[in-house]
Amino acid sequence: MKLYEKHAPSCECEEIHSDVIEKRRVEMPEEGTLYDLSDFFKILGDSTRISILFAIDGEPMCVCDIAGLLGMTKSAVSHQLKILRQSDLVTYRKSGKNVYYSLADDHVRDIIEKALEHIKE
Amino acid sequence: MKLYEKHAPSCECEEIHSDVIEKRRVEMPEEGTLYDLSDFFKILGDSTRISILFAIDGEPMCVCDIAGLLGMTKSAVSHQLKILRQSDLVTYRKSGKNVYYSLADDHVRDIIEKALEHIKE
DNA sequence: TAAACAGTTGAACAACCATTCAACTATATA
DNA sequence: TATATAGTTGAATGGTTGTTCAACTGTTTA
Repeated sequence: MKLYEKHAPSCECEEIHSDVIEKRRVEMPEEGTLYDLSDFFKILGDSTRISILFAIDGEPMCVCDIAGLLGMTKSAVSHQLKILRQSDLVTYRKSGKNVYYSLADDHVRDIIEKALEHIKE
Repeated sequence: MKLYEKHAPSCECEEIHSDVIEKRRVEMPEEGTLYDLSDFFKILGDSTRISILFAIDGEPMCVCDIAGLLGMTKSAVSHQLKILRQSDLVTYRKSGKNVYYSLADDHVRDIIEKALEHIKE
């Protein structure tokens, strides 16, 4: 999908306020940024992944315990942990047979906290 | 999907650290909150919807102009606007044949701003 | 060495979702 | 009144994605 191209090819209608469109086009973030942004929110847009992030917040947890806490299989949890790893939202530390996961940084915590405030109105 | 039930029925493995699990279970947000949270992020997890939010940020825009700016059909934009409306992320004002959409409040702007900081590292 | 267990992974399947298309409503104008 | 245009909507479709299942790796212990 192409975003806000110069000559809007697939828009079947007339542009009513061309001046407004041009002004907004200049002020919009670049296309790649918009994709990065929506990809980031896509990661958080899953209840399993959100639950995992809350689970390991404050205390590192191994996969088995996360699975036990959430009532899910190790496999399902591991698949989601892989996505969280690839997005740099979590880090892990191996210890014997176990792998302990924790939050990568405080940035994500802030965003989730702000979102929590938003939905509680 | 049931989240973190008391006796973790579908976890096929042994809980290694029962004390940690119990502690986290108490501190976790309630199930409904986790769903609300992921549903909220799901809305933002689409590049079309994020683009629309940036488009109408600062200046209300009608559907036709948004479609022109994003290079999409009115129909596609209208479908996404409906979702944003139902989530109370946007408001609208009718004026003749046009419908002008704008951001519902500043809360969402803050969250997107924080996410922008996060991905720009 | 062999058995047991924690964790990962790829394929398959089902559910979900964004866009397209066509038909529709409503408003403005000739 | 008739026409043109802005916007909405429901159904259909194609792509995406989360979970399951089975097989696998690696570490510990008997």
